[in-house]
Amino acid sequence: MQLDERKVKILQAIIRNYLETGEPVGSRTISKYTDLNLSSATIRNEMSDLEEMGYILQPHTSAGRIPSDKGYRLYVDTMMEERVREVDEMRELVLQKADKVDLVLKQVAKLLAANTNYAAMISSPQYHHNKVKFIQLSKVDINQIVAVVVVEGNIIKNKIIDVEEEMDDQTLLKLNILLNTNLNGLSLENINLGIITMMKEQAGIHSDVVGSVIDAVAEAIRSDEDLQIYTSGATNIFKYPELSDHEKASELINVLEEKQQLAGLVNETLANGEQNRGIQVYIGNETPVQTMKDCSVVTATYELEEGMQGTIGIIGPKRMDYDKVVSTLKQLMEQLDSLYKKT
Amino acid sequence: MQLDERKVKILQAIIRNYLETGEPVGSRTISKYTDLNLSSATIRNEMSDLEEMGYILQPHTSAGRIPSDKGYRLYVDTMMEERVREVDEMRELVLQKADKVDLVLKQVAKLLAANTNYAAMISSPQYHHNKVKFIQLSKVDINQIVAVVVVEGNIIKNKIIDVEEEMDDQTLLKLNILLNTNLNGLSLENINLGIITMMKEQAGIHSDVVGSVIDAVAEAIRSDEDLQIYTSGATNIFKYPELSDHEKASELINVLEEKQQLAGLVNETLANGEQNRGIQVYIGNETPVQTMKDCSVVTATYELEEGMQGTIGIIGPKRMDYDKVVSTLKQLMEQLDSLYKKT
DNA sequence: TATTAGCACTCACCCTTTAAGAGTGCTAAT
DNA sequence: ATTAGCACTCTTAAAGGGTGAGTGCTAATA
Repeated sequence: MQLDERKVKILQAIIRNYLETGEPVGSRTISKYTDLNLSSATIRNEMSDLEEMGYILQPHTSAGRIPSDKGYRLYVDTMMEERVREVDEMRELVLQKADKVDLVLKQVAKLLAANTNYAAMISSPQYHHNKVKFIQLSKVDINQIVAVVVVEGNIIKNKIIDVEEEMDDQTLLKLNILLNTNLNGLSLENINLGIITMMKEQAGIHSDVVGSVIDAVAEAIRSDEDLQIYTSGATNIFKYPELSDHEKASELINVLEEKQQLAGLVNETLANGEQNRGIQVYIGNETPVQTMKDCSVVTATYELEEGMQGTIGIIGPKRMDYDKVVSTLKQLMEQLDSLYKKT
Repeated sequence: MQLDERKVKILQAIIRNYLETGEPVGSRTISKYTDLNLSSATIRNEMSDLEEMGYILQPHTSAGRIPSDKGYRLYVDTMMEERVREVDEMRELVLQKADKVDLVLKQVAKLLAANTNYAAMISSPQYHHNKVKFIQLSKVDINQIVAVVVVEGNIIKNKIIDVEEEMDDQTLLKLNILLNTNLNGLSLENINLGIITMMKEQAGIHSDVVGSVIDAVAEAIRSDEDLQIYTSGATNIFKYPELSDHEKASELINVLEEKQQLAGLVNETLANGEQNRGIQVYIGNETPVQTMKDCSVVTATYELEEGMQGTIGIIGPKRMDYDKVVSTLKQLMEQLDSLYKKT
């Protein structure tokens, strides 16, 4: 079956309507809502097709239709309309204070939550593109060695590695050379499985040590020890009945409170942001955080200084006002940019 | 009417039962639950008395009774039984990591929440007993002066004060002397209303300036700019039906997320803790944070080093298991003490 | 051939009724 | 002073019934 123009129009109308009301939308509504001048019966036929194609679905027989994840995806990819409007309030608020970064971040989160009526999160900026500068393995004990990893920005990471058998100095030297020659100058994205396996092969029986070191490197580069995440407006989810039964609300709020899982979202976003510059939309099951499979998550990467990136996220129901959220985020990014890059 | 021993026993039985079940408890239950060997009819009479005295109340005619705030208060003050038990798990976990304070605090919060099934909060330790070392007023403009307050620990606080009329140097000097002679060496608790009014009198027409300076002093001593508050287990409140309707749950979780209001709780606790060393129980309306008027809050003051105090709080329903919470908190305090004071 | 009117049917939702159960207060008996 | 007994109240859950929104299908229409 073909998705002709009329079907698109109808689908769009259905989604628009559903975004507003949150109620399944019926054929009669569409018949009136659009300028297609078609009877409800015709619409019904078209809707039946759209359902077959997987863009919409019926919560139960004899209810209206609601968009499916696929439907939302199509909408977000092709039918969204940029909206520019009352972001003035934001301008004021964001510009307010700039002396302490964390205060600004808190404000941004609060602002976003209040502005969008969804939950908002923001991660503190992290050095991300950092490259490995130096690696040093040293023996501290018969069966323990310490790996010291220094990355650009002089972040230092130590990791104790247990080894089964004692390692003589020469082997250690060899490993040191191996590690430094192969990893120096590389950033997290550049250390791929190819390099890793190659190194492990060269290390022979000490391949597990290499593995541990690489873990340490990853940690050092990510340095998410002092990854701060601020949230705001978690309780906004109560505004959407489809999320506010105890079970779901509880899970969601928990994720937002404990922050643990949000770190995953941050990393995912930063990793993806690499290619896919800017704003990303995760609908339902697309989300990297499984707890949010009934939600949509819109994330954006911001950058305070070169290589100093953080993530902003909006968490809301699938019937989120994508247009608004996306344009709000874009505006906000500009704000942040002008706030820090100009100076 | 008199609260004789039998009434106390019955009240205790009612409360105990209600703490467990959360359901209004009827006369027949008590008749069986206690070893008083009284018929339900007798209990009914006694309950009627207890209600008249305000210790219990009926949600509606022909329902059982539930404890009133007054009833809980009596219970907490006189009938609680210390409980010592499986806090072993805690010992392990708390001792785990000690290199970064904030990690420990996060863990403590998490642990408490998981252990008690209530929401937990913990504030980062603050210098609190600090005394004023020095105060200096200087004119910066025709109608602006700046107050510089230095307190022990060399925390410095500035505050701009607007004045209606220009102040000549001599007046300023007088005020400086007045402030320094009266406030130096005093800590927050020692600056009482008596001193304040006395000073304001002496300052004459400039009493409002004195007031502003005292505000600045209070801020400096509290220094809650970098007051961190960690929460955990906010979603535990969903376990208690009396708190988990949307409205209440939303408000509560919001307070826990935004932290703002919790700072008030911290300050209150620290201030009270002065006299009332140790653990405090706020039942219902007794709470310093109005949003929690349907909850009970149990707080404790902990001290890492001399004068370095923080607050731990447990937020739960009024029918909280006070015995458990109090003894858990006590145990925890010991843990924290031994963790940091021994070294 | 595409569109539409018409109609029977489904299902969630709301309202009312009904019955059961828990608990009380009062009175009279012990 | 205590208790048995009973009428009464009030909540809660279940059951029934009506309503309305919406569908799918069929037959008529442009």
